[in-house]
Formats: sequence, structure tokens, C-alpha cells
Amino acid sequence: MQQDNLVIVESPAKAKTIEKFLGDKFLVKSSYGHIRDLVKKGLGVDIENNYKPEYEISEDKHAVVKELKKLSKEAKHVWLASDEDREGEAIAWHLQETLNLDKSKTNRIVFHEITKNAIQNAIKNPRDIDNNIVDAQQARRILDRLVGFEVSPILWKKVKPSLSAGRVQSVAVRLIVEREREIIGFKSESFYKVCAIFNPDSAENPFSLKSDLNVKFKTLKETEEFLNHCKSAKFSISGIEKKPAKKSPSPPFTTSTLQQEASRKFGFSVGQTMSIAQRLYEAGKITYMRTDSTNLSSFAIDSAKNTIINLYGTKYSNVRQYKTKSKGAQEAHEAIRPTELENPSISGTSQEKKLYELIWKRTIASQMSDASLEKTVVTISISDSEYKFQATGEILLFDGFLKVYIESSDDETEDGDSGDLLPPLRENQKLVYNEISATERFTQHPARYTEASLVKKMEELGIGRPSTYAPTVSTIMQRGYVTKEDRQGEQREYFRVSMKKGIIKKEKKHEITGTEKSKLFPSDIGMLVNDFLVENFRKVVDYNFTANVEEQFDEIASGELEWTKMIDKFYKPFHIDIEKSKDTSRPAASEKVLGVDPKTGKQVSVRIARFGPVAQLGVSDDTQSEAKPMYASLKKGQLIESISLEEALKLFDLPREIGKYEDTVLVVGLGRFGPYVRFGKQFVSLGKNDDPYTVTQERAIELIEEKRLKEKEKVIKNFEDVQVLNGRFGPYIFFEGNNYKLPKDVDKDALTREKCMELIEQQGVKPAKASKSGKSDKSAKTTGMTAKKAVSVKKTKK
DNA sequence: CAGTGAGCGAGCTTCCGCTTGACTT
Repeated sequence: MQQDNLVIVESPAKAKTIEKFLGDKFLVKSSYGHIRDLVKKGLGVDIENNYKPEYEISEDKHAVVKELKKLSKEAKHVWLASDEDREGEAIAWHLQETLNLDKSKTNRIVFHEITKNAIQNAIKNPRDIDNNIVDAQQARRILDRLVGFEVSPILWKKVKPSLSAGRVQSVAVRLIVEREREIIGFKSESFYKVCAIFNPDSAENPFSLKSDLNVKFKTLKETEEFLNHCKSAKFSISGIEKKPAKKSPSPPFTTSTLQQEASRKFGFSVGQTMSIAQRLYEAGKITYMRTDSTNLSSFAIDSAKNTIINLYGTKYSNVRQYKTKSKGAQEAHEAIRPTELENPSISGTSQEKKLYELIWKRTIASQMSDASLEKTVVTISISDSEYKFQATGEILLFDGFLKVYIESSDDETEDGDSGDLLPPLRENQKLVYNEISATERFTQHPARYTEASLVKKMEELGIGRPSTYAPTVSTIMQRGYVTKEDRQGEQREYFRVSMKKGIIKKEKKHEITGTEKSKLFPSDIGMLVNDFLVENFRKVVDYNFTANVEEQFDEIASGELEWTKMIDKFYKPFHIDIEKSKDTSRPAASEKVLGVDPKTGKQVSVRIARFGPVAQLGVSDDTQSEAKPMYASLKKGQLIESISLEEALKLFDLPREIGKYEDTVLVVGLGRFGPYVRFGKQFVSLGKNDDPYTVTQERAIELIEEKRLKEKEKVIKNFEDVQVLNGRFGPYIFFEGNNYKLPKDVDKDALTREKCMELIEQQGVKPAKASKSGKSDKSAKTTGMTAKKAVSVKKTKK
């Protein structure tokens, strides 16, 4: 059966919804995003020919294009209904070109909400493709290609193959590198924070009042002087100030704010959040999840209002319109919201439920009344002193939106005690102290980025789009520029001085500081590449570069600027920088001399070598009399930028001998997968709590025996060249470095060598994996396993 | 897995933004 009208949208889920609204004269299909792009191989831009782009149908889109071609030929009218933004306009244009659509029967339509009314309205108000907007997109695309494909090859040559640079990713890396340098350069200072607990001086209405001193002392001496003064001082309330305050809800979610809240509240990575949201979207539970708009449709506002009145009453409802303020927003979609606002929860996995409920709460709260509070500040003066104590209290007069949703914040401040209820107090009331205490605190370095806070920063700078935030974060990790890591904190000493009944007590205490969870750290390569880019392509990695070119794209879109002129103006000087950078020597800072080893007098340096960052003891171009230099890989978490001479020297303490067992030396070392004990040719991992620098012979022997026991249990049958082994996924056959499946119905205990060979032949004999010469059977086994793994990885990639 | 760190130089890598699936171990 053939329909008169073909409507093409970007997303299949959207197509499904729209089809319901349009009736049976309309067939709604999806293009699955862009169908055409610059050629995959080579630059794809003809520089000599006024930057003429060379497009091709994307690899995975041939089937879609074929189907759409057929359907569009059959249809009487084709409606290009891609999103109303730059990319959407380009998608419509590429469709028209690729499908060879007859202009007389093709129209471009857009709608802002997915309702029957809006869509029928759109059909009534068709237009043509706006070529200026298409040109703006082409300029964007071509600029990104020129930057990416001209700078990346320079990195392959100067630093390492397969690296990459781009308008978005390189700035993201720069943010992380520069933040790390701020942290490295940060000098923490300590100060004393003074708190007091007061009681009334008469016993009639007992209470205790917590308060903070309005100054912080720099030294212990000052602090003790102050406490001494307090011994005999008189305290009284010199002021009570009440101030009304209100809090307003945040706007509904965009992609970036959803990623941030899901990260803060549930610890989701940005990729995780997006894939859960994708499932909710496909199930029709929420609106589109890649959006920069905080706008809600009139339908959503109405039904939020009804839901709020039903659940909480009229005084909780407050209809609000939000304006999107992020840079470069294109507003093709609504904010992320539940499709049905009357449903506070849904069925699904626990993650889906959590995310849905978060979206529901945020959306509903955004349409609720302000919370109103009363803040009270009580000032307590001290006789013969300028200093004052202050107690603050907060009373919630009306909860409003807080009934539903409380937003989390990135900087979790240590003292969140500003919301206490104060006891009844009066001016000039006399107080006595119960305890006055001063605790040593430390200034904090700026926080490292999390995935989500990086996205927040990128959005502020207008870098990247909702559809690329998560992929960009994973690209810079894949390239090895940054890693997401946990770090264990360190113990720190601090003082606490307290006074009760005139007696001053000084204590030394301990706390753990510097613990990091899922934070982004730059690698040495990341720092090196960043410095190279900043030095040679300052303009492109400038934080304002995107904002500047966006302004020009807007001018192209409004017809004030020709796209080829804009690109030419950018490319000419850019390409000169490319040529210049080829002449520069290897990026600076590739080697750093730390100093001299006091024991041997040899030079200690660090650099990036073929297998990563290493410390080097000695100089390689020394005279023949010198021995070859020694090398040691840097440990995880150590950076060339910040490693000290002492830390570098310590790396050479391993491997070290710790004794003998069964006439074989025991050597402790640090491998790629952590600390180990080597016993002859066998390697045994150290436990979590074993320190390779202090581990004893006894402990090592214990570990070896443990491993031996495991090995014993591993072998089920041993026919010398063929073995039946117990593996992670159950028993399997091992032969010539390869693993073979053991069918479930075979009794493993009754296996013979012949039966094994039969099973192997059935599965096809795999080529023997040559083991490294001079290795024992056991190590041959392990190398065989990895070799097989590597092969299968390659296969899936193809 | 647990070494290595130099060197011939084939053929490969790479961007940003739109969209979803497709494979198993």
C-alpha cells in the first residue's frame, strides 16, 4: 500500500509518535540523523577549488537512503521535518540532494512540540530549505575537518601515532591540564576556625547556642591568646537580625544539567546517563534527551500545573517560563521532561526508575512556588574585644518546590550547619560559654573536574553540543590524554584547641585529606600535547575560539557573510601555522632533568619513552666506560611535571631481592598490573595490603603457596601436550597455545587424550601460538591466551 | 601480564554532530 505523503524526521522514536497524529495518508520515516558526510578518507575539502566539500553517503546509511529513495519516488509529496536548527536544516538539504527530490513536491517543515496541533500546523505552513543556514552548517563542518585533519597528523609525527586534536576535544583537555597545574602550584595554608557553644547565664530556660567567630586566626599563638582572653570575658547578645529570604527552583533539565545531577546524586557517568535516558526516550517515557533548551511546551506546563494542584494544592503551583541562557543554544527541542507528568514513577530497571524520578521531580519543581525562609543572624559580643561570635538560623516558612526536589551542588562544603533552628533569644541577653574551640583548617586547592563538571564548563564556553558531550569525554580518555581515577587520600595532622571552664586543652588530631573519586586527571601525553597545541595553535585552542566562529556562523545563517570567505579568512593563517609547526623540533618538555643521585652521582631524568613515561638513571650518550643507563617506569599517578627527585629515585629500589625459597631467589617488582613477587620464572601478584618496599620473605612464600594450590585446582586432566583446565567460564581444553570449548554434555572427568583431540578437530585446529623461546610451559600457556584474545579483538573491530 | 627503551620506514591513524543498533566473551 502506498501513502500520498512521506514525512522524514531524524529519530525513529519521533517518527512513531508523529505517525499517530497524522492519519493514514501520511507515512513517517526516519533518516537516523545525518545520511551524508565529508568523505571518510582524506581531507574531503578541495582547498584549491574554493573549499568545495566532497560528500559521500555514510557507511551505515546506504540501506536507509535506498529505502527513502524508493518511498519518496512513490509519494506524491515529501515533507522534510528534521529539527529546526543548523544541523537539521543541513540534514534536510542532504536528503533533498541525495534522494534527488523534486522541488515542486518537496517542502521543509518544522514543529516545536510533538502534539497533533503543532504538527498539523506545520503541514499547513510549509517553507523551502534555507540555504543560508545550510551554508552555516557546511562552514562549521568544514572548519572542524580542516582543524582536525591538519593538526592530528602533526601530532602523529611529533608525538605519537593515532593521536588527535580538534576544536572541541583539545579545549576539553586544556581545561583539565590547566586545572591540574593550578593544583600542583597550590600552596595550602592553615588557619584556625573558632566555634563556641553558649548557655544562658540563668537556669530558667536552658538552651545551647552554636556560633562561629567572625574572624579566622592564622597562627596557634593568636588563637591561644584569644582563648585566654575569653576565660574572663563577658558575653552578651548585641544584635538579632531577621531577614526574609526565598529560594526559586532551577529550570527543567537540559542534557548537561541532567548529566550533572545524575552524576552528583547517583554517581552516573555522563555516558551512563545518556544511555539510560535513551531507553526511557525509546519507551516513550521522557521527551528527547539531547537538548539545550529549558523550554516546556504549553501542554507540559498545563499538565504540570494540574499534577501539582492535585498532589499538593493550589498554593504550590506557580507557572513559569524559562529562557535558555547557555551560549550557542539552538533550541530545537523541549527541555527533558516526562511525557506524562502525572506519573511520578515508572516501571523499569532501578537505574531507569531513579533517572525518571529525578526528571519528574525536577520538571514538577520547576513549576512550583518559591520556598520562603526567614534567616536570623545573632551577634554575640565579647567584652574588651572587637571580635564577635555569630549564630545563624534558618526557618522554613513555606517549603514550596523544596517539597519535591533539592538540587545538589558540586562543592560539598565542610560545614553545612546554617539551617539550625535558634532558641528564643532577646537583645542584651547575657550568655556564658560552655565550650570554645579552635580547629585548624586548611585552604583547599580548586577541585578536579568530574566528567559532569567538565561538561558543565564546556557548555559555559559554548564548546560541544548535547549530542557530543558524552562522546567527547570518552574520546579524550581513549586517546590517553586524561584518565578517570580514584585517589586515596593522605593522612594529615591538625591541632584542635578547646576551652571548657577556663581550662585550655591542646590536641593533635588526624584526618584523611585529598581523597578523590572518579575525577579526571591529565596524563603526561595529555600535558605534552596540550603544551604543543597552545604553543603552535594558540588561536584554535583559545577558550573563546568556538564562540568567535559561532558568531560568524550566525552571520552566514542570516545571509550577511559568505561561507567560503569566512573559511578562507580562517584557513590562510591557520595553514601557515601548520607549515611552521612542522619545522619545530620535537615538543619541548619531552625530557626533564630532576637532579643527581647522591649515591652514584648519576643524572636523574624523566621523559616520555616508547612505552610511556620513564625515569632514567645515568646518561645514554656517555663514554663507553659508563654502564648503560637504568630505566624505571613512572607509577600510576606520577607526572613528569610534578615528580620529585626523591620519588624518582625510589623507583629504582625495585625490583629488589628479599630472600630465597627452595634455592630460588625471590624478587619483588612493580609490573604493569601492580606489585609482584618473582620466583624463578613464576610471577605472583602481591595482595592489596602488601607494600613491595617492605614485604617480607615469609609473606612472599605464603603467596607462592597460595598460587600453587590454585594452579593445582586448575588442571583437571594433564596429557602433557593436551590439558583440560578450569577457567573463568568453566572447564576448557588447552592445546598448543589455544583454548577450545568443552561441550556441556561431555563428562570432563572421563576425558581421554583421544577424545580431546577429537573435540579439537571438530572445532577446527587453530594455528599453534609460538611461545617465546626459553619460557616454561606455564608462561607459554599465558602468552597463548593473550595472543588469542588479541586476535578476537581485531576480528570484532573489523 | 610481569621485558623493553634502537632502528629500517609500509600503511594506518584523525575532526564534530546528527542518529541507533550489533556483536559475544
